[in-house]
Amino acid sequence: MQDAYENAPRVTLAQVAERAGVSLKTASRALGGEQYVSDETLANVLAAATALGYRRNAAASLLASGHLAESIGLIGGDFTNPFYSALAQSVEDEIRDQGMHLSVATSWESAERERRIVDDLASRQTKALVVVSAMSEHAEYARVQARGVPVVFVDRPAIGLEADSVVFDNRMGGRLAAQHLLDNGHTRIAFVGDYVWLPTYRERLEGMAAVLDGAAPSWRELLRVDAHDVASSRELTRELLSLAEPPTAIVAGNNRILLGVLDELSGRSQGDIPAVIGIDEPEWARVMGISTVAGDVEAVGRHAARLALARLSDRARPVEHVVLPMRLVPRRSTAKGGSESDPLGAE
Amino acid sequence: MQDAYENAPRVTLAQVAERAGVSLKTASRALGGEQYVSDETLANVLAAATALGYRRNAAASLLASGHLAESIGLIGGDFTNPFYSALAQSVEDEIRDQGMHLSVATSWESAERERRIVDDLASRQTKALVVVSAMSEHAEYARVQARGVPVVFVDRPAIGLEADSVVFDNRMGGRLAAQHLLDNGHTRIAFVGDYVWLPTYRERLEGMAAVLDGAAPSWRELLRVDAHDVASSRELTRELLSLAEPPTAIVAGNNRILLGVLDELSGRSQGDIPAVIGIDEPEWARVMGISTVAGDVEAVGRHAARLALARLSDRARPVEHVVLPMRLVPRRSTAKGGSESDPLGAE
DNA sequence: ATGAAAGCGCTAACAA
DNA sequence: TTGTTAGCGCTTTCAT
Repeated sequence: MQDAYENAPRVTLAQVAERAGVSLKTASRALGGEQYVSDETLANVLAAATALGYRRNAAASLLASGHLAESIGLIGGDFTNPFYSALAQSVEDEIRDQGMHLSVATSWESAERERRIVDDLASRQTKALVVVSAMSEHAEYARVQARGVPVVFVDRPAIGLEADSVVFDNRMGGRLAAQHLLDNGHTRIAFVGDYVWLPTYRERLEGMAAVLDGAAPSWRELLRVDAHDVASSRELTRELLSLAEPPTAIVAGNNRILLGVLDELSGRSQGDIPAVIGIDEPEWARVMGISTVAGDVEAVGRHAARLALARLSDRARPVEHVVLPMRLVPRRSTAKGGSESDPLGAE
Repeated sequence: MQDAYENAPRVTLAQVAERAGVSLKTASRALGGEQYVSDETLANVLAAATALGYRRNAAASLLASGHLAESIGLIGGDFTNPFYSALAQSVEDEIRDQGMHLSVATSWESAERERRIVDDLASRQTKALVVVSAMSEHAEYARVQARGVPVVFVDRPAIGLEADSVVFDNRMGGRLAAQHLLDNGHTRIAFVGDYVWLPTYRERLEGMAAVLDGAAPSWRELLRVDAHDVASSRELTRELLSLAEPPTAIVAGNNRILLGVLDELSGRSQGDIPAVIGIDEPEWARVMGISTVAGDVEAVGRHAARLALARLSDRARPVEHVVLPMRLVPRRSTAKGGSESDPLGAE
């Protein structure tokens, strides 16, 4: 029935108070769970509110109290990427019990969009921000902080700004991946990497360099970058495989890239398939037998939420930089034995 | 520096007005993009606002105008599930250009949690709701509608309530999956299904029944339900495979279940591996060569967002029920040839 | 094109 | 324990 949407009268506190036969403020106290309300009036007010279908107007409440909204904003690249969705879910889990909401917004890795989103969230009195930033410099976030809104940088550190952060030890990640391949006898090792401006990319690269520059110097020729989606990664992989001397192993810089690599590999015959290791641990890696190097994404979300909440209750606490380890999960895709290791089961 | 968080003076419209040398209302008009502001004053006000770092206080604005917040709420089960995250992303894409925000909340398939979330979102003046409901009955949503807040039911229809909805043709999905297996010569077909109270489960079951009750009646004995996560699905799969006469094909009711099935299968040797088809199309299905029956999740999100926005601008429009088709994507996992079809490439 | 006054619904201080 | 009085920062009339 269309008229379900006829605008209903909004019930206000005043009406609840009147019906309960108390003053506005008393009703406010009762509904706000404040002290100093007799059990009887409390019951009366609650009954009146229920009867009338009253819901507090958060806008009025915020305005009057000067508080910020009970919501925190998460800015990420693209929630279709399991890394971001896992992050979102873990942050949400952590804050909802505190009565807080999660607003998500996608920057699509654009600094401009990120800027607009931050502005927008700030105007909505968002209480804290958790951001996977697409900016290369973060001094402008100082204005947000100055307004009393904690900003926690996640996955990528804050540049030019003192702020709490939670990141992985990406150098360690690069080292682990490289060493694992070396240990399995590979010397022609390719790296299909993300946008070169990403700190995560750079650090992973450094980690690999530390291990490979001496032991498998050809890796530098086999470096391919700026893959940020499945298609571009696939393209780069194809190119690598068509080389006169193709790599015997490929490191995929993140889960999107890994998918692209595997996608390209899935069309190939057994003998040509190189070993593969991914950085990130998408849910399908285990089932597909893909070796990975990854950290605990949920822990990142948890830490980020906690840091934000902690600063909310103590703005003077020292800035905290959490660095989480990455670890190697070896699986079939890098198992010894050359062409027998078939990451995809292609027929 | 800790004192970055010293509370900064919140800049108000009044200050901007004063600095620009105009009245409060003029400043409001300029910043609000209203008519009747001379180019000169407009420029002045804008300059003053920028200089002061002014940001409109959304709470005050909403209160004064009586408008609802420019945000829509999405309630889903768990954003770690690619179905929900894809949905969230497509809704966000669709509304952000309209200047709207997405608030996400997870019900974890609990009606009680869902109820609380709806209440909470309503009190925050959320403008519209898109919900994958965990309730079996939706009459109580009438109150939300009565307040002028459109509710769009997604993936699962509204029961006992007139409301816009976007769902897949799940009967079709069930039929397609069953028929495909039949066409490939299977007669012992198992179905590992979701919670039995889910409309999607029931409809898919009906679709399968329509095809299999005559042609492969044993499927009823091979029906396993209440798998909602990877672990339970895995457990049920193990049980099916240990049967004296195990199924030669398995239909996985959704992407979590599919992952569980594959997980269990990945430990098995070639000969024992049944054909597998999943309902849903997670990103990894193509690469893994898993046949699926699925609809376009992004389209669901887009439609949902549009229906919500459409009702916002015309509350009297007739209720719309969008039913999107599902289609079969045959891949290796159901290819003919018995044990040769190895969905996992297990060694 | 601009301004003055009123008030959105609520909470904060104070008083009783 | 309860009520009264002021606003919160903005947008609305309605003037000018």
